Amino acid sequence: MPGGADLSIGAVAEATGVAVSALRYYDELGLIVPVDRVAGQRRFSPDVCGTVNFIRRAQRFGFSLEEVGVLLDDTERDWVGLVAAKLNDLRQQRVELDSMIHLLAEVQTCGCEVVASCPRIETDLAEHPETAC
Amino acid sequence: MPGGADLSIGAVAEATGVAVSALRYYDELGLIVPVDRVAGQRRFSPDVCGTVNFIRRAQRFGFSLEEVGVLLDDTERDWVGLVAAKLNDLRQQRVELDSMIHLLAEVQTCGCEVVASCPRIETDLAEHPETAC
DNA sequence: CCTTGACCTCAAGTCGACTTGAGGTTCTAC
DNA sequence: GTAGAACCTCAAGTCGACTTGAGGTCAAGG
Repeated sequence: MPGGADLSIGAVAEATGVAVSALRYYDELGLIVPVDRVAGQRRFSPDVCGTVNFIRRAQRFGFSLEEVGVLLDDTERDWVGLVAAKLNDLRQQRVELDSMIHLLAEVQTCGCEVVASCPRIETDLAEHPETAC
Repeated sequence: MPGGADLSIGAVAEATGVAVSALRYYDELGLIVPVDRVAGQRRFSPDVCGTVNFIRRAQRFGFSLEEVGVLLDDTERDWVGLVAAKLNDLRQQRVELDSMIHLLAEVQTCGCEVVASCPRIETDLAEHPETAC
């Protein structure tokens, strides 16, 4: 057990690419926890970098910081449900995203002057009747 | 030319499922334009439903309302560039989304007690060295 | 005539995730 | 011993996309 290799908040910021102010904010939310304070200054275990990276990833997954809190809480038994729900979300998002990419790719080459009146978009709308007027 | 079939803001709201307050906000931004005012009240062409639906779609594409404004501006020659840029974004997003779905699906079945220490996530991190500590 | 409901404007509030600023302490190097 | 960097707290500001609230107008129905 090394003992003396703890990181200042600045070191964590540099290692992870996350701003110091953001790290303090995560601390405030309890997402990361300093192992110690030296003259008032936070000292983090190097492990915290993993946690920070996890937070960033999870955000990109579409989790809010509050949800990340649940994921990180080892007394929380229901993270599996949260993951399952989020997975459904993501799959749904993917379907939408695909259709949008498809649509935009067509729009790009359709030669219309004004996007809003592009027949490809009309067509697409027609395929999604829930959005019809 | 029918002439008298214009819609009140409430009718547009009902037809599109978008809140009245949001429609007024779109008007304020110039994204939708009433064809008339009757005793101060907005009257919209039924076409506006198409525009509103387009706005919602574009938002789901990841366009901001400001960008939507560019898309809807028929004097704007550069919407093709905007679409191309956004298309790149979306494709990048899709790659990320896919890897996240993959990862979450594994996490879901890995049996770990605490997500943050799940080896699958560590593995995934290892594949993205830019995030290493 | 009077109420009800849909509409109006304008200002201010909300939410999440931070950032910025003021004012102060502490560590490091010379 | 002193300058400058890095840290601290706490309050307030920012951004986008709306929503909410106060206070008021207007047409239709009983």
